[in-house]
Amino acid sequence: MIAALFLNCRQFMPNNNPTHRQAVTTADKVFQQLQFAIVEGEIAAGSKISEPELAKRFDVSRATLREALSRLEKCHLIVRKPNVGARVVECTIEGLLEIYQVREALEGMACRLAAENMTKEEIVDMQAMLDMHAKSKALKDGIAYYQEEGDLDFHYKVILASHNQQLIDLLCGQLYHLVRMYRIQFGMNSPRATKAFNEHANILQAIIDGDGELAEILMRRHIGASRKNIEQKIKQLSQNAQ
Amino acid sequence: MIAALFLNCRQFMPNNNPTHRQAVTTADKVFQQLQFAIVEGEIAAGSKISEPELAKRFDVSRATLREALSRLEKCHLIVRKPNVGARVVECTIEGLLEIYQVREALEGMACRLAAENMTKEEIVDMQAMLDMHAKSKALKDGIAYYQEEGDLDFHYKVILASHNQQLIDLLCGQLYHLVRMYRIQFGMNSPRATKAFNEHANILQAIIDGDGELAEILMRRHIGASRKNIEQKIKQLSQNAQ
DNA sequence: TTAAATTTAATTGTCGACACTTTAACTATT
DNA sequence: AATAGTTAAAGTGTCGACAATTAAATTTAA
Repeated sequence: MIAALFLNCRQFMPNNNPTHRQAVTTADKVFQQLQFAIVEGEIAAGSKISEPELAKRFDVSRATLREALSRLEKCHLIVRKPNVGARVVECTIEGLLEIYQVREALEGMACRLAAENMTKEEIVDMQAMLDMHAKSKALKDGIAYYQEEGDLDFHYKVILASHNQQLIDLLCGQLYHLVRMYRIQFGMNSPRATKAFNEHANILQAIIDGDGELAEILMRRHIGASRKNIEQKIKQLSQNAQ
Repeated sequence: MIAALFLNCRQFMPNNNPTHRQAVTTADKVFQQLQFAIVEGEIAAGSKISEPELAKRFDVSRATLREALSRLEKCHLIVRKPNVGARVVECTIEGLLEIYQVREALEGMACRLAAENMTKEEIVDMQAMLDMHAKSKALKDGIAYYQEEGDLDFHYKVILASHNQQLIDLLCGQLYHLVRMYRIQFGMNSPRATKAFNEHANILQAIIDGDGELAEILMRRHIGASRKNIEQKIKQLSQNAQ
C-alpha cells in the first residue's frame, strides 16, 4: 500500500495534473519524458540542448522533437534563442523568489475564488483528503515525502476549485513544473510537514465559510511562509559550504 | 505629430512590448502577422484555422506555419486539439472576467514589487509619462483612444518596474494580447478616461512612497473598477439588443 | 605570441512529401 | 426514410533533406 504510494508519487504531479492530457501524439510522449528528465535533473540545469542528439536518442525526427521543445519552452523549462538553440533553465535563488511571488498572487486569488465558487462535492472531497493527511502523519517513514505530495495535492484542488480556466492553465499547466524542478534540485522535499497541515486546515475552513477575503490572506501567508522556509534552508546550505 | 502618434498606436503594444523581440526568423513574422490579425478580428474569433490555407496565404511551408501556431497557442489566442486542428479563441463574458481576475492578482503583486524595487530613473520616466497624459487630456480629438494606449503604457511600466521576469513574461508576453483582443472585439476602447488618470496618479504616488501594500491595493481596485466598467457596458449592450 | 580574418564544421530554420487520423459523402440495409 | 456501415476526401502528424546561420578551427598578418 505504502510502497505503491511511493511508486506513484514519483510521477504524482504529471499524472494528477488536471491540465495534463493523455499523450496521444509521439511529440506528447517526447515532451513528457523530457519534462520529467529536466525536472528530475537527469538533464542538467543550464545545459545546452542538441536537437540532433536528442532526436536520435528518442528515435524521432527533428520536427517532432522541436514540437516537444516548443512545449517545454511554454512552461519555462527551457529557453530558446533564434539561430542559436535551447538551454535548460537555470535554478537561481532569484528565480525561486520570483516564482513564489507569482504563486502568492495567483494562488491567493484562486483561494478567494474557491471560497466563492466551490461546490459541495469539492468540499467533501477536500475534507476527505485532509483527513487522510491527518492519519498519515502517524506514519514513521516517508512522512516528509508524503506531506510534500500532499501539499501539492491540496494546492491543486484549491486551484481547480477556483473554476477559473486561466488560473488553472497558468498554475497547473506551466508554473508547477518549475516549482517541482526547484524543489527537487535544491533538495527541498520536506517543507514544514506539521505546520503546513494546520495551515491547510485553516484555509479550508475559510473556504467552507465562504470567506474569500480571509481565504486569500491565509493562502498568501501559507505560501509566503513556505518561501521563507526554503530561503532559510538555502542560506544554511551556503553557510555550510563556506 | 498627433497623426504619427495614431499611426504608431495601432500597433502600439506589440512594438512597445518589452518581451517582444525583433522578428528575425520567418516564423516570427508569420506569428506577428497572425497575432495582429486575430487580435484585430480580421480572423474571426472562434473560426477554424486551416494549416494548408494559411501556409499558402503567407507563402511558407506548413512547418513554419506550425511554429507560428505554436506561439499563438502559448498566448492563448488559439486552442489546438490533437489530430483535429486549431481554432481561434472565443471571446466570452466569462473569459473576460477570468482574465481580469488574473490581472488583478498579478498586476497587484507587480505594483507591490515596483514600490519596493523601482529605480529613480524609472520613477522619473513614469512621472514624465503621466505629465504627458495630463496635458493630452486637453486635446479634443482622440482623447479616448490615446487614454486607452496611455493606460496600457502605464501598466506596462509598472510591470517592468517589478523587476520580476516571471511576472513580466506572463503579463506582457502572453496575457496582454488577449486583453487587447477582448477590448477591441467588444469595442471597449475608451474606458473611464479621466478617472483612470487620477487612479494612475495615486498609484504612482504610493510607489514613490515605497508603500508596497497600498500600491497593491490601489492597483487591484483600479483593475477591478475597469472590469466593472466593462461588465456594465456589456450589460447595456445586451439590453439594447433585446 | 597575439589578434584578426578566412575557412570549415556543426547546428538551426525551412521545405516538400508521405503516413495516419478524422471528417464528410456515399452506399446499403432495415 | 432513417440508420448503420463503407468509402473517399481533407487535414494533421511525422519524416528526411536542403538552405541559412552560427560557432569552431585554421590560417594569415602584425
